[in-house]
Amino acid sequence: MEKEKRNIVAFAVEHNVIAFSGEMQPELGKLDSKENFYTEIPGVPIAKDGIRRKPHHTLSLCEVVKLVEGVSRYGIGRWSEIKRVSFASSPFRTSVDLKDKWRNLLRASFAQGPPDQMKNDTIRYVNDAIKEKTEVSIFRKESAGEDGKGTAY
DNA sequence: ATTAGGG
DNA sequence: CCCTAAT
Repeated sequence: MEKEKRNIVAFAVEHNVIAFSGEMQPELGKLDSKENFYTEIPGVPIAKDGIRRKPHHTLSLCEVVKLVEGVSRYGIGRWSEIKRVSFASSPFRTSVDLKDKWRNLLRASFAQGPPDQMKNDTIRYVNDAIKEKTEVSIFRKESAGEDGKGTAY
């Protein structure tokens, strides 16, 4: 499949670029030598090689829902597919972002302690989704047993 | 080109 | 988020 570009939807003015992600606010920034979009917002970390990192954007509950539903339909690990069908209009959300988010959701669901409300809602939603779908398609693609159910997460 | 997992 | 070994 074609490699994902984080700045596909962008409008360049001189050296400045306004990037649109579809579901997020437009961002003003520039492109580095590799044409990677970056902002100049103070506080945004800069990697060792001097290249700024993509600005962090927490997934909205709405996006988390899409992710969970995507996983329940295509299975864990099928991030490229989930990105293509559920995040087609979100240039900044890469398949790797989805993979990382899923990992964080799992960690959060296993963690204890009283997180903030937003976090609780997300965790609850994910746990319910997993509990509801785990018998059907939440399993590792490689570890599927003869029963076809595989190892549930 | 993708995925999985550590950084 | 990034980096990258292994597919």
